[in-house]
Amino acid sequence: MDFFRIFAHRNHTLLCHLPMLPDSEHQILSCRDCNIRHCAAAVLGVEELDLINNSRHESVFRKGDIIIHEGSPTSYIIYLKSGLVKEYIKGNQEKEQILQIVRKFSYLGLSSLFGDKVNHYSYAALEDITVCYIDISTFHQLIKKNGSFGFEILVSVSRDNLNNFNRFMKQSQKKTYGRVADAILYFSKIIYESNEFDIPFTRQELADLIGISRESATRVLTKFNEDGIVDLHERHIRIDNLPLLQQISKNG
Amino acid sequence: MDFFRIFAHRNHTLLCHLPMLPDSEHQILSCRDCNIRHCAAAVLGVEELDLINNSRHESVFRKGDIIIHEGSPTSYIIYLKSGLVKEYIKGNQEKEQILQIVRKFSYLGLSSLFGDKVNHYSYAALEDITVCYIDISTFHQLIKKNGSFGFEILVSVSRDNLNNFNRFMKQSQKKTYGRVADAILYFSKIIYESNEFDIPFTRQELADLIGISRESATRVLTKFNEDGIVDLHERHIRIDNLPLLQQISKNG
DNA sequence: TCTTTTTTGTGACGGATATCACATCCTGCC
DNA sequence: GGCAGGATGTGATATCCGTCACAAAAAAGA
Repeated sequence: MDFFRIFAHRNHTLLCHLPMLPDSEHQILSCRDCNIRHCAAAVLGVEELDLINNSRHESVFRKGDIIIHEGSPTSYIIYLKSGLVKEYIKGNQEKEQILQIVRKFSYLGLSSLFGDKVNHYSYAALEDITVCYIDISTFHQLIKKNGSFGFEILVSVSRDNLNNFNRFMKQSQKKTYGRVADAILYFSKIIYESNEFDIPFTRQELADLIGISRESATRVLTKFNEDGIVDLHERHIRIDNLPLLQQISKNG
Repeated sequence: MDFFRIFAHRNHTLLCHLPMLPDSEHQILSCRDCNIRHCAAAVLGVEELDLINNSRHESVFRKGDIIIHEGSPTSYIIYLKSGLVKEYIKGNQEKEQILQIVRKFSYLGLSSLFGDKVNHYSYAALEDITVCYIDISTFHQLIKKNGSFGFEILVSVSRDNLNNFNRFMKQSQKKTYGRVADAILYFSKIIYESNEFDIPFTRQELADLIGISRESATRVLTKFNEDGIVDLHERHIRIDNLPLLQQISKNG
């Protein structure tokens, strides 16, 4: 399954952070005490964590809110503490292209950060989320000061890019059925790690993720439902025939 | 021109390195004396350069040679001292997908380097080239030891990724005419920085770069030639109507 | 120089899919 | 509750473009 030759993201393992606190309103007092840090932060000392702490502030977004707008200057790095976010671009009035869904415990905009001083992608909340703003100069400073931290960020950026690029490339040589299969498997394997979930997207957004038209997406989903490959009601989906779905994904 | 919102690559400016020596056979004695270093190397001290020097060796490839094969373990970083290289993948026996053309003064395989221990892309020489092998552990060591070097590498990787991803994305929402126009402009603006050049590709490779069939590529090129947009003979091409070509690129 | 292989151009054809059009359904909102 | 706007499903249609087939040209060997 070439499509899912995904590299484990260390920040998505339990080795890297403790489980979420039950109280999501919980405002931590200091980065020192934060137990949902990014895995790269493991190499930071207490003074360095304090440095981040002094330049950060927390914030909350509601479902549908735009967190970063493409073209805006990058003055902050945003760390996603909880919730799902979509990363996307739209070239002037053209159709929207969704790059990926970002899960909690990731930085937003890292890939744009070192290119120039502008955000190249937009980010919107798919559900209510909490984030941490970190001053960009502090971030730069840390990377230059602590080589190991830079190395970890480099690993993170590289994997992210490789995964996205890989997905995109595979996609581009597939037809609609294969693409829709990919999308379902993407949600199942990468995002929710479950056979049954609610798609956090409209049909249009789903189509934008895999680069097909809304109508085609609908048609293929209906077909998958009729054929018993998935059980689909509105946005709720359950995979009933995983092997077949994987084969469709593979064969295009 | 969204397609060409490319970030200047510092290692491609004269500020960053001196012009090539006239004698391309010239074997330098030490990294210290190398005047075609990657721009990131500017932040390295003499001991650090010596560290690289002790683990490196130079080599030459002939046109058509494969430099790195996808799937091979990454034990070296390869620095391209002169010549052009194509970066590509082919999923088993499927059609080849060319990611980009790499110019001299770039590292090969950087983006794969931090993901895992395998090369994800293949590299083949488009002309006779010279390279420098650098031991990967030395490279890792340097990044961790010298934060500024890591930062520069991070910048380099980020820009490269952003450019490729951007190009790829724009492409995916264009039709054949727009794609061929993109390819011509890519060679003209990015690779050769000239209105007139020899395409270092077969028609098939050109098609693989922009994700269309060979026949379509041929047909579009012929059409461009007939319409006086370009002057084309075999692999030699001269752009005669740049504005129109840009418009075709933009409108898809 | 001759042979073999690779590269290139061109026509005909069919299929996949985007687009248009419209009917339902759902959701928030006054 | 009723209305407006968005989201969804479905059919009909047009078209872009990949595939096949073959000839010609160029390149590579021998």
